[in-house]
Parts: sequence; C-alpha cells; structure tokens
Amino acid sequence: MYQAPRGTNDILPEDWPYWRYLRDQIERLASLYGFERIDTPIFEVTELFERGVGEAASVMVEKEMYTFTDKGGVSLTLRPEFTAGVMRAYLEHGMRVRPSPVKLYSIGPIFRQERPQAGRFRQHTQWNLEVLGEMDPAVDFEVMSIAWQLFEDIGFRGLSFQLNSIGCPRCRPAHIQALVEHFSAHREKLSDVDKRRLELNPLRLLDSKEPAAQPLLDRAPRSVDFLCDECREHFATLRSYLDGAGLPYTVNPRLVRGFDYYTKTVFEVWAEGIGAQAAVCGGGRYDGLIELLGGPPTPGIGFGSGIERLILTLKAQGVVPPPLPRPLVQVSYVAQGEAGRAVKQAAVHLARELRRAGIGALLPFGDRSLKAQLKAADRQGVRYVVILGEGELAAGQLTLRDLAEATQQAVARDDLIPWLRRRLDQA
RNA sequence: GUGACCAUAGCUCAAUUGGCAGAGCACCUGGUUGUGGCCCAGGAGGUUAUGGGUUCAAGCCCCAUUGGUCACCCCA
Repeated sequence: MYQAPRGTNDILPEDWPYWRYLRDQIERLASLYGFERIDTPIFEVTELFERGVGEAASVMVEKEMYTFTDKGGVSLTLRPEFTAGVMRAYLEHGMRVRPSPVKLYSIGPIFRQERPQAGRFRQHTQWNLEVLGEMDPAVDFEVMSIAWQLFEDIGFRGLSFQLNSIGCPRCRPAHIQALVEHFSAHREKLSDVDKRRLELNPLRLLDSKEPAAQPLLDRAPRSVDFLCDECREHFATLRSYLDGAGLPYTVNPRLVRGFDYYTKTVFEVWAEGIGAQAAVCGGGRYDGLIELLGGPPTPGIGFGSGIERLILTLKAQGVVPPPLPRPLVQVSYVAQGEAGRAVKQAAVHLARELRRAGIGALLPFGDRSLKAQLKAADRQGVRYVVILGEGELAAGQLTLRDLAEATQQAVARDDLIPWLRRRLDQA
C-alpha cells in the first residue's frame, strides 16, 4: 500500500473550507493594502538559497534542503523559503524601476527536509509578503499591520506579538561580542548544544530552551542596548506607530534570527494550543540581502506565515469557516420498464439545463431506487428534489419535493427554473 | 539527524498465558408498484503497515524497513 511521503499531507475535501477561507481573506487584504501577487518557480538553482544566509547557517541549511541534479547536470533545490526566489525575480525583471516600494505577496508550497512534528511538515504552505526599496519604519508598521488585520478578521484570540531589533552590520558585531564574552565566562555551565551555539551562532543562544542557560539569559546583553543611532531611531519610530495604533506587542530581547542578512526589525506572532511550533507568522527586515544576491543596495522587509499552522489555530479556537457552496437541487428519476429510458434521458438533460442556468444540481447515477436517491440527496444536503417519472413526462410536469419541509407539489416543466430561482434566492 | 511512544476494516477501537480477526459509525441492498431522516434485517469491506525470524501455531514474541505522534536539533 502506498503512503504519502513522510511529512506530506493530503488536503481532503472536508479541509477545503478552511483553505478557501484563508486564501480569500489573504487576497482581500493584499488588494486592500496594495500588494501584488507574484508566483515564482517551486525550484531554483541551489546556489540562490545558499547565498546570503551566512557561513554557519549555510551548512545547517543544506542538510534540510531538497536538492537534486537535473539531467543537464544543474543542481536545483525545491524552495525552502520564498524570499530568495522573489528577490531573484525582482532583480531579473528590473523591478526597481517600478514605483517604489515594490509590494509583493505569494502563496504556495515550501519544502524542508525536517523531522515532522505538530505544525511542522516537509511540505507546507506559506503566505509570504515582501516590500522592496524602502527604509521608512512606516513600511515595517504596514507589514505588521496586514498580518495583524488578517488575524483580527479571522477571529483569532490570545495571540502574542513579539518584537525586537537586532541592529545592522554596523552595530551588531559589538552585541555579538558582548554575548560571546558573557556566555564564555560561564562556558562550563552550558549544555553541549549551547556550547555549539556559542561557536557557530551566538545570537541563537538567546532563544535557547536549555534549562542550564536560563539563569544566564536574564543577564545576557540585549541587542537593543547596542543599536547605532540609525537603528535606534528606526526602532523608536516603529514603536511609536504601533503604540499610536494601539496594537499590543511585547518587546522580546530574546527574539532573534538565524541568518546574517536580517537587520533591524524582527517580529513573530505566537499562537497557543498548537504545540511547540507556535509561531504563525515570522518576519523581519533584510536590508543587506539583495546586495548579497548581486543586486544594488536595496532595503527589504517581509514575513512568512504558515497556512497549516493558521488552520491548526482556527481549529483549536473553534473558528468555523463559511461552508463551500453545494448543489441544493437534485434531479431524481424513476427509470423502470419500457418508459425508463425516456425518463432517464429527460433527467440527464434537465440536470444539464439547470447547471447551464446557474443552478447547482446533482444527478444520481446507476438507476438506483427512488428511495436510495432521496436518501443520498438528504445526506448531501440537498434541499429540493425534482422527481421525474413516466407520469410527469407525459404531463409535461415535475414533482418537486422540499426535503426540509417534507412537502411536495407538481410544477410545470417550463416553470421549473423560475420556481427554483425564487426559492434558492430566499435561502 | 537524535530520542520516546505508536501502527488491526474508510473512521474510532476490541481480540484471554501465542490457539479460527470482531464491534460501533460510515458505505451498499432490502423491509411488495415511485418517496429521505428514525427503526429492523442483510451485504460488502482485512495478506493485522511492509519484509524477515522464533514456534506445531504469531495481530500478539524478536529484528529490520516504512509511516504516524510528540519533543529536541534547526528554523529561511
């Protein structure tokens, strides 16, 4: 028996209301804020994803990438993130000559070869958003705002917005050095995992879950205390916008990023009740990235939000998405005896006629008993059953049964569509 | 990648010290001619995840593989 590969999921029909709901809301907000959709390939040349993340991170990251060589000998990788591909497209199509800033969003699958756990899969879907070409902290505010509004509009409660500033290449080195000094002084108290972090990626010590590290973390140097004038000003202005809008957030000095290209603003949104992988949105500013990818110096900021985690949160909070439209009419038939063929024929054509008139209709197959047809209609949530038999056919009439009211009446064949329209419009 | 727990019908779960693989729900059919929900009866549905091993005998014990769940690592 075949099974879906580890960490992949089928989206079954019963889950589609959630997906449709989120996509509709995302698209509505994107156009409200003036974001345009871009779709980039699901795979890119591997090098694109290796550039820029930083030396330490690059080794780690390669282990989690789905990399393969195509028949032309080119190394390709299923995208582990959106940002690199979108930056590539921005450069490749000369988008910097478009009205600035360029505001783009994407929705699609992301691939990372990780061990699955609650809210973490090898293929998952992200809503991704980028603003390119603008340093103004008002952009940071706008990017956070749109995420905020989505969560508000879909009825999320109890979310926690985490905010920090990790500085820029000018001010960060001093912070890192202070961190290294702080933790090196207590090196023997650190776990093996944290000792490795100390060497490879000291910033990551700040969000360590190791119990041994917790006492040291309280007194650890905070990035906000090392910001240069520009970064401090940027952070203060962003906070003034957030405060002015009354958006509640927590300044979290332990909120960091694993990759070198991040600058200034970082933020995450955490949800309760969906396990250890609680971030439903994570983003930040990356003013150095485009340059790393070979483009002109261009500021950028964006976030990614995992749709599967959003759906987990919707379910955990009991949010019920609007149902998908279904046919409310069924064309049933009694296809028995000599006249059966003509009756079936008429039913097949009637179903088509209803659908062409924009009325959703089901047609039972297999010439099953009327009883079975009605039972199926009931199960599928049909409201009106059009019953067609030998008698109706001869009289140019139809029997119309209302399943909710348990009543039925004769309707002239020619009056059927107006009759149904009248009822369906009310419902 | 590491660790713990787990895998029996589409779903939720039973199956005595190792001794003929079951129930509920869902699905299909019927309960006299063309009428749903409730009820009753019947049917279909399984190589017990896969491959080995131990045994007279394995759903049950052992090994491996695959997958699941949760946490760690990592987090773009």
